[in-house]
Amino acid sequence: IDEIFTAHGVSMRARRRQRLVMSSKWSDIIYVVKSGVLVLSANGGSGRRQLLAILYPGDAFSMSLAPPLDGVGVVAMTDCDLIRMRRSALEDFPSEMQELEAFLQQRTAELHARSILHIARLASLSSESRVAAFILELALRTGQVVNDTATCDLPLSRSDIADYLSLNADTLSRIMTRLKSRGTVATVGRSRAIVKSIKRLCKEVPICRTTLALHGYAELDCQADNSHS
Amino acid sequence: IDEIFTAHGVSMRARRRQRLVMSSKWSDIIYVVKSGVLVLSANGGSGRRQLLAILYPGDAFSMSLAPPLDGVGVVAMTDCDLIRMRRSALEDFPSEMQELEAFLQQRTAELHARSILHIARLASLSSESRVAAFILELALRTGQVVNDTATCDLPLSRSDIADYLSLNADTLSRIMTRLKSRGTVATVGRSRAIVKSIKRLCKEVPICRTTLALHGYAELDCQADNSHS
DNA sequence: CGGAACGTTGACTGTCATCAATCTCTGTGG
DNA sequence: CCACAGAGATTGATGACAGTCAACGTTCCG
Repeated sequence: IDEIFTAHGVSMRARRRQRLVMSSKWSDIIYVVKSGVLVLSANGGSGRRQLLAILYPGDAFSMSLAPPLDGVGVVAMTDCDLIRMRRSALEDFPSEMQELEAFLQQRTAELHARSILHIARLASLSSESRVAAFILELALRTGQVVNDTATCDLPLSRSDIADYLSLNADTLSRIMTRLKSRGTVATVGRSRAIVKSIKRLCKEVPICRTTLALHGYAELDCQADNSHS
Repeated sequence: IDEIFTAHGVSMRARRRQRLVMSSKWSDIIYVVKSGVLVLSANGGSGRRQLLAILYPGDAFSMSLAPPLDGVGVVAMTDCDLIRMRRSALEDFPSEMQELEAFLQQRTAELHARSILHIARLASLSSESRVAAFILELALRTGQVVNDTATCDLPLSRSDIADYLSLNADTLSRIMTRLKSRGTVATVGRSRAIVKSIKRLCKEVPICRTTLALHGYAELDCQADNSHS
């Protein structure tokens, strides 16, 4: 599949905070993330910005995956390497087209599962657990995991994280302080987080087993999964 | 595409409250909704049930679309007609397989857009707007629309709706009372709703334009779209 | 060194969840 | 057809939690 993208697609870079032009008219265009972190962003009902989904390396997306909200678009949170490709570029290559369809179907299904998980987190977790779940996900996805500890960059600013978790930036700050004082996580500067103990962090997140499974750590046992009180 | 499903799939009925057996082991199996309403349900972190997505006629889903949450499954909210099919049944029919892949890709993308919209609603709308948005969606999808009014069944009980909108059933009841006293909606018995004026209802929902677009009323003008305060 | 963006903290306010009591449907059996 | 039981829905009183506003600290840039 990589060959298809190198043969028919175009490599491109996006700088931090750059917005990829994505109108629904361009739903033919597919992006594949090679490196970096991006977010799907839109203006919520209250005029406030909302971050709706996070895109990691390996993800593929097109505009047909996003609803026609006001101001929807994908924004790079770090410098990113991407591949851009028109679906219609494969019109004359049926076998490649089939392979692409199967690939997209699988990637879209994974994005959908992650969105559903995010709904479950927003709906059923306390603010504190939401923050813990976010850090856990980010550490597993983008961090260096060493035994039971992990270190990762925080590509999102505090208010970005707040907009993603449906919190107030002030409240988020308070929660971070609590997590830090409890020794579960630590921070270095503004944009780097250290997870002292992944297991301890998991104890803060009721549905951690699902997060682990969706981010490549299905085998990791989160022991006291407090899913049933 | 209908021919493919009739040729290779099996028709089945599901009764109200019936749970479709859906373990992640069966991710090969695809369901297509012909009539009725179903929900994707799981146990949230607090042991409380969460309704994560609503499935309408025309939707197609498989277990790979849902994260491995505790107790995930699809539950029929009304009597339903479905088609069940194994993806691998088309292994020896490449052209049908390609058509199926394209169909699934398109359906999955739509489900994803709806899930993202739901995230935006949960995150950025007040409880009252969430309820209004839910009724609007249901009325447009499943109701009879006559001019500016609509009538529809409420296939979900009050606590189901509350679990979907991340509200308390008590709070939901209060909100319904407020909407009724304002004359925006009325109810007949417990499970039937009448929307007096779709335009008036839209005024309660900041992101109504997106809801309209995703549920087949893109042309309907919701005038005072209060997206920017 | 200075300015600006970002982050933290405190006091106050509003909203929503909780609990408990009451009411109203709906289906069942007499 | 009516009475009854039980689930489901409504309503009120109360408290916890998170949002808002304002002030102050920090970090990062030139």
